[in-house]
Amino acid sequence: MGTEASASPEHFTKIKGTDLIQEKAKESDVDKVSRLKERQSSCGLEVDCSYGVLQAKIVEGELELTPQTQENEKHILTLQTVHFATDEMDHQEMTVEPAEGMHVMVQQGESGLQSLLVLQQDINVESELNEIPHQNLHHCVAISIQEEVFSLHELEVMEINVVEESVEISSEEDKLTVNPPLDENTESVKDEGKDIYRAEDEVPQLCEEREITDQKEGLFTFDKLREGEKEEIILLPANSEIEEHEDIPSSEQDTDEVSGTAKNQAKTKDVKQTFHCEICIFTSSKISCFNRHMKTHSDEKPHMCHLCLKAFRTVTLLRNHVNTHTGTRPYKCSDCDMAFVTSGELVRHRRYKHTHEKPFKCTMCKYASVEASKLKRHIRSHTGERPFHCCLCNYASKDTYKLKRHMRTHSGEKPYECYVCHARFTQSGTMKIHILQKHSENVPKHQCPHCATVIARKSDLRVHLRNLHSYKAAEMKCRYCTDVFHERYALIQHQKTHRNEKRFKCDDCSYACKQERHMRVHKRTHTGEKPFTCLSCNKCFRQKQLLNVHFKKYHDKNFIPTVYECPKCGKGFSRWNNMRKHSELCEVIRGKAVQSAKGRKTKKKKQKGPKQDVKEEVEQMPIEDISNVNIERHTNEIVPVGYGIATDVAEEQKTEVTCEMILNMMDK
DNA sequence: GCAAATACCGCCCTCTGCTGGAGTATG
DNA sequence: ACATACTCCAGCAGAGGGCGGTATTTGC
Repeated sequence: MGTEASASPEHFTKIKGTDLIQEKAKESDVDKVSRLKERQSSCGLEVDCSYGVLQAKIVEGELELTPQTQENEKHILTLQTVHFATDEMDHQEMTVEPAEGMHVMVQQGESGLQSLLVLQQDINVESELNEIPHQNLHHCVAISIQEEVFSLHELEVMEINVVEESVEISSEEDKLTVNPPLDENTESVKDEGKDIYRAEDEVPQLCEEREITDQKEGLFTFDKLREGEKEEIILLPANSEIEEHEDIPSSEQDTDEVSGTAKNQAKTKDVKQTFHCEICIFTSSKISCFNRHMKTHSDEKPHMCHLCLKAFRTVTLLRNHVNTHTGTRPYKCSDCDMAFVTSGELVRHRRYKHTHEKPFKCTMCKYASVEASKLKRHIRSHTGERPFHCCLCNYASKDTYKLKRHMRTHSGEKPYECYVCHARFTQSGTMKIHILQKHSENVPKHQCPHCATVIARKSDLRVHLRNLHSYKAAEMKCRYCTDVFHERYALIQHQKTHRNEKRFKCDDCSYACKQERHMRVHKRTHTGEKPFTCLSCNKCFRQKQLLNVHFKKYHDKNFIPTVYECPKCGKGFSRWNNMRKHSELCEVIRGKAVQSAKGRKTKKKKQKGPKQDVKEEVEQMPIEDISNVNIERHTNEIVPVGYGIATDVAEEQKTEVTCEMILNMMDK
C-alpha cells in the first residue's frame, strides 16, 4: 500500500478543533481504522469496511451509496471533504489515524490529491452489530478524492472501500483525526472542513427540505430516508462555495484552508490574524468572536426550560422562552397597548403599525415588506413558484397556509360557524360576509354606476358590470328594429322602448298594433277575407274565436249562454254593459248593494242565459279590444266574458285572456 | 454575558376576486 | 310551461398583513 500517513497536523487542522478531537479520541477506542482507495480507473470509489463494501454511483444525478452490508443494518453516511496543501500531495497514500483506532488511509490519485472526503457511517442501534459490546455505533471513513468529486454527477459509478487497519495513535495524528468518537462523532465532523459533504442527523428535516425547497445545484442530492429500508444514506451538500475553490489557485486555496482554525492562524504573530469558520463563511479577527461563533455550530443546549424541558443554547433564549409560558412581555410599544416577549417583535410591530418602514423591496414591482419572508413569499407571485404540493390533487400553493386551507376541500372541514344560524363555512371570510348579508342591519349595498341596479355584494356588482356594461366587440341587434349595440344593457333598454309601441300601422285606416299577426287579422276587415268557415252552416268568419262562439251558440246543444241580471230588479241582459247601464238607472231596490268591480266580475261569470247579440258584438270588436274574454281551462274554449258557459267551473280556473292568447288558440 | 438587531419559519387573519349552482324574474 | 337572464350565495384561491416563537449575529 502507499505511504502510511504520518501526515502533518497542517494537513487536517481544518477538520476540527484539536482539543476536541483529542478529548473525543480518549472516549472511545473502538472505531475501526479505515483506509480509502480511490480508483480512478473505475471512475468510482469503493469503501471496504468491516461491514461490507460500500458502492456509490450516480443515478439520475443523485449519489446513491449502497453499502453491501448485512440486513437490518441502518447506515448513515457523512461525507466531508478536506483540502490538502499542494505540497502534501506528494504522498501517494496517507493514513490518518483517529483517536478511537479508526485508521484513515488516504491515497492520492494519479492526478494528485486535493481533497479528503470523510465518510461517516452510523450504524443503526438495532443492527446486529450493536450486539458486539465494543462495536462503535459510528463508522467514519475518510476518502481521498480529487476536485472532480465536486462534479460527481459525471461519475457513473463510485466504489468506496473502507479497510480496517490497526494503527498506533500519535498525538500529532490525533489532530488529523477525521473520525471523532461515538456520540460526538457526527457533531464533530460537522465542525470540520469548509468544503463539506455531510450527512445530518436530522434526517426527517432533510427530507422535508428536499421536498419543499429546491436544493442549490449541489453536487450531491439527498437520498430520501425511508423507514424499513435496510440502508439509509443521506448526503448533504454542506455549502455552495465549493466552486469558489475551483477558481482559486491551489496554493491560495490551501493557504486559506490552513487558516481554518484559530490555532493555525496563531502561528505567525507578525501577520494580522483572521479566523475563518470552516463550516460557514464566518470570518473574524478576534479569537473570542471566532470561538463564540463556533458555538453556534454546536448542538450543545445547556439551558433547559423547567416547564417544558425544552433546551436552549443561551440564557437569553431560555428567558424569552419562559416568558412565553408566563406571559411576561417586557417590551411594550410606546404608541399602543401592545407588548412583546422580545425586542425584535416590538420593532417589527412598530414597523407594521406605526413607522410603516418596509426595508425589503421587490426589484420587479413596487412591493415592499417589513419582513424578508414576506418579500420571499411575494416574489413567488412573480416567479410562479409553488413549492407546496397537495398530496391528493394537482394543486400546489405558494405558501403553507394556502395548502392547509386547500386541504379542507378534501376533508370537508368547515371550521367556521355562524353564531346566529350555525351555518358552517370553510373560510372565515365567507362566514363573515354571510353574517353581514343575512344577520346584519343596514347592510351596505353596491350601486351600479351605470344603471339603477343595486347589488348586495361587490363581487356580484363586478359580474353585473362585466355582463351588462362591458363593451362587446360583436354587434348585438335589436329584435324589433335594425339598431345594433355593443353593450348589453343599452340593448335591453332600447328593446324596452319597443314594448308598448304600436309599430304596425294600417295603411287603410288609423288602426295600429304591437304585433304583426294582429295587423294580419285586422287587414281582413278591409279585404273582406273570412277564412274560418262553420262546418255546420258554411257561415264564414274573420277570426277563429268568432267561429267558435258561433258554433257553440247555434250548433252546440249543451251550450248555456250567460245572462246578466240586474241586482236591483232581477231583469236579465245578454250584455253586461247593458245590464250595468240599466242597473245605474234602476230604482227598484232588491236589497242588494252595487257590487265591487271584482264582485261584478264574479257575478257575471255565474250568470246564465243565451244572448243572441253577443256574436255580432264580438265579431265587430277590434281584435285588441277583446279584453273581456275568458278561456275555459277544461275545454280550452275561448269565451267572451258574459258567455259564462259553465257555472260549475271554479273561479281560479278561469283566466282573462289577451288577444295574443286568442290568436294562439286560433293558430292551433 | 447581555441585549439589540436581524433572520427565519410558521400560523392565522383579512381582503379580494372569480366561479358555479340555486333561486327568481322575465319574455 | 318553458327558456333565458339576472341576482344571490357559498366555495375557493391569490395576495398580503400581523404576530408568535426561536436562532443567529453583533456591539457593548
